Amino acid sequence: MLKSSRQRDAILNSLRSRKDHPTAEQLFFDLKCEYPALSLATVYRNLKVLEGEGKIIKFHTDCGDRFDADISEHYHFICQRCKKIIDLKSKTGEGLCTLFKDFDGEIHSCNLQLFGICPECKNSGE
Amino acid sequence: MLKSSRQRDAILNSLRSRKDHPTAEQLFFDLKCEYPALSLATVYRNLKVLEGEGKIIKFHTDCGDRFDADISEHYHFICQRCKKIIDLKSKTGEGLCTLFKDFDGEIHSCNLQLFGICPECKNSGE
DNA sequence: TATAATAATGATAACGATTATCATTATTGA
DNA sequence: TCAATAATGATAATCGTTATCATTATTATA
Repeated sequence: MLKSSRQRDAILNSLRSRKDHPTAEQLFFDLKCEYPALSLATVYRNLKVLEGEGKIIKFHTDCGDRFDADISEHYHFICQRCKKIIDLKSKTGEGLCTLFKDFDGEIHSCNLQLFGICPECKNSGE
Repeated sequence: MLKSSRQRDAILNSLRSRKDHPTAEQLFFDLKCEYPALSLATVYRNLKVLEGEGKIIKFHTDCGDRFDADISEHYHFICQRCKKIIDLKSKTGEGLCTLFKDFDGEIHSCNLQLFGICPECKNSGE
């Protein structure tokens, strides 16, 4: 049974207020200001709980695990130069899962990452 | 400058001969039989070199980093029950990158993972 | 309320995957 | 043949994440 917790609420709210896709540690340092007693373990624990509840999404990158409070189907462009992550949606509106109708298993969710050079890096530098 | 190495060749050949998507450690144990002196560090090092050369692909999962010698665009279904990874190709033949033509950056590659229950697990058990 | 049950916390130790270090060996080009 | 240097094996170090555990907070019940 799940009890309410001030820390868990704060973690979810912080994640919802951000446009980036922070690591657990980044969230931790952000929340440290408002909750000086907060422990990094509490952040990891609650991110796992929130993921289990389906309120947030986790995905793996070269720079550790990232968390996202946007649970609608969208995709992540990761700039190979500056490591920035940009949200993308497909124009078709159709979910990607529908591309694999002939697959004989059940597809519940997907995670698409696109790699390349972001607009900023493309223009600045070279 | 890159010098030839018996170990690197063996690692690439082993990966090419496999249909699964092994971790570095799994490759290491496989190769240990033929190369008893092989070091795990050598496996990690060469996997990185091979990835840099574009000869193999690496992707992150909940069960560690996986390696794949198939560098054609394809996608990975990961069974949430048995953790098996199944290769999928989209029916359209079009690469996924083309879905984001309007994006103002450069997209070089992509990594799509699909999660759910594989055919075997779906039928057996329940 | 007061209280009992138990989920959540903070601190920190432990863990596992990956990377760095370094002396030695293998490959290459002159 | 030899000098330059890339690659190796062994192992220490690192880093992200998880487990442990005594304490605190939340909830349900009397």
